[in-house]
Amino acid sequence: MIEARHLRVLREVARTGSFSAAARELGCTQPAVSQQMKALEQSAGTPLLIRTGREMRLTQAGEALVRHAVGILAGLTAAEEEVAAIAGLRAGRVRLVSFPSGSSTLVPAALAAMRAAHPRTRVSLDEAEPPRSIEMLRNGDCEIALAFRYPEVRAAAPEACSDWDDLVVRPVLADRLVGLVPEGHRLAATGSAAFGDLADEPWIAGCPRCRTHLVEVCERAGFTPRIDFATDDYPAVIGLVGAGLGVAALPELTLASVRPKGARTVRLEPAVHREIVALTLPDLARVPAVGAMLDQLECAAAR
Amino acid sequence: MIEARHLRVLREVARTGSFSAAARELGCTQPAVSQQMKALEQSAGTPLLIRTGREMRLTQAGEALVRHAVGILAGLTAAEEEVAAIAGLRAGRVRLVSFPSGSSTLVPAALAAMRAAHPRTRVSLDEAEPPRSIEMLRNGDCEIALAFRYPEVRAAAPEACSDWDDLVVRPVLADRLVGLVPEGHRLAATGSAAFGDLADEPWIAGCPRCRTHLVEVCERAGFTPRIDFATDDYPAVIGLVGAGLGVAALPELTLASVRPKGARTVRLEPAVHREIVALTLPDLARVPAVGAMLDQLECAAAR
DNA sequence: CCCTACCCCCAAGCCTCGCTTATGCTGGAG
DNA sequence: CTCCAGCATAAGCGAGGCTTGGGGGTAGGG
Repeated sequence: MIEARHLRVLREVARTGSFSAAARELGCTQPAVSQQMKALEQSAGTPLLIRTGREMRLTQAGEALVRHAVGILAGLTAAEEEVAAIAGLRAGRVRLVSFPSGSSTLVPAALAAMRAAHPRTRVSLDEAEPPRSIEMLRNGDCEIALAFRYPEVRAAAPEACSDWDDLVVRPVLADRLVGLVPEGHRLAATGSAAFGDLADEPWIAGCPRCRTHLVEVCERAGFTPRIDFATDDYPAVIGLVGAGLGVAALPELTLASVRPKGARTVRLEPAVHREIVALTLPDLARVPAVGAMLDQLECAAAR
Repeated sequence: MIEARHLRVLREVARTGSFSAAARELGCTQPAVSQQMKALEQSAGTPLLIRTGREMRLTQAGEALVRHAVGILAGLTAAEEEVAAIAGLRAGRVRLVSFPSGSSTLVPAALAAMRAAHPRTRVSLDEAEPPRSIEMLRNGDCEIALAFRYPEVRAAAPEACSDWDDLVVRPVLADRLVGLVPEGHRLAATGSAAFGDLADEPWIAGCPRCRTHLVEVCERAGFTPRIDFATDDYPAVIGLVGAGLGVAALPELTLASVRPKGARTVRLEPAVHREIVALTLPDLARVPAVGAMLDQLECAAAR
């Protein structure tokens, strides 16, 4: 088995025409070069160098080996450079999958910051809800899945999130829920309310997991919400509230980029949060570009 | 520094999708594979493999490395094969330089035998007299120099051959000298003669070194030859003898492929030989094709 | 539901390999 | 003729790799 290290030395010996000179170039001692060349000739099965007192010449086999060595070593350094570029964030691609409402403010800010910090990296974005995004993560279709969870639900039913325990879960943002009531509602002017204050209102719920969470929180407040409408689409929720059809509890982030028409937000007490987390595989978390993107997500959320 | 051994393992892991399977393919244990991959990731500076419980996947850096590994390993095996072909006498070129009269019978026979034994090897032939052929050998212009020497001259003046002492000298043939006398000469019928019998004849000498030898041998026999003609060209010597201009002492080999016209050969006593030797450099002697050609020369001389 | 088989990681021990230092030898230059 | 540069060799040491043995986790089958 010919070793790349031997080829590197052979090429240097051929170039300089001397073991000592090659050793100096390679930063080692002359006997090291001598031994490597002996080992290479051993594994080649034929002499590669002709030791004539004056200069070091190549045999035909030596010439053949040097000829191949050029290409092999070039390929090797190309490989090292490409890997070093990925490791040094001068290249690399991260595929990010986010839940729909996360893509609006958090992800764009993080993407912009990532581009500013590491312009040569590429980040692609897809949208998928958590069960699907986790599957994509496990299937190798993405490196980071942005998802959310509700601490209250996790405490009440730990098995619902049990499929995350072999993932790296990076908390990104605690997204506080705010109440949304129609304009003119009795609570619209107060600016603050407890969940119990809305016990008799018709509710408009979000996605299935949000709905489960809403029920859980309301039951902790002592009532079971009457849910008249449920939709995955947050703008639709806002529209329904604005039409006076009920009240809702929405994460602040969903309201960051829109101005609800015909509805007012009220502070909800006690504070309840939707926890936005970035998920990845343990091995992927150690990939520089993935780690950098996680940092950027965390950083973007801090603002 | 990425090592070829690591790339080989990585490629196998990528192909089989498992450390254990790769270990079986490579004929080692699974921890060995595991350790090599850890070392490779260490030197790469980024994870290369994603350990998902079920299967082993590549990161982007891993994919890049495998992509390069294909070419690198292909180049490596190509290099190994080419060297192995040279070592295994399935390829290789030998440049042979012979003195002019050696090319007539010995060399053609050896070349034919070499082609028969190792058809894929190539032997080229050039002609040069010993001082020049030795220089070519030292300059790297040939691998084997066929030359001759006279033991009597070597004993009398060792410094004349002192520039061969760092060469490999392979005796090929002891080429006995025969006398050549004109037809009708008083010794032509006897078939045998001592040097002293020709003390009073005019002599025709060959090349300078042959001439020196002739003088040396004749002086040992008690006389100094009267040399009327000297020429490097053996056919010319034969012609001169045939014309009755003198006698000569010629190596048998020079008469092997010609029939002297107007001259007769006589056995010379005591036996005197021109020693034909093949010269090469110590390192070159270990090159298989060179060694084989030396063997073929020796073999051809035995017939 | 348990059990088995498979696969990976980890730790320890051993061994081999490669490097360095030191020394000897040879050839060429001043 | 002496000095210097270069290669080879031997000894010693340190590192690295491979193996064995054991543990944990997961998927598939009884």
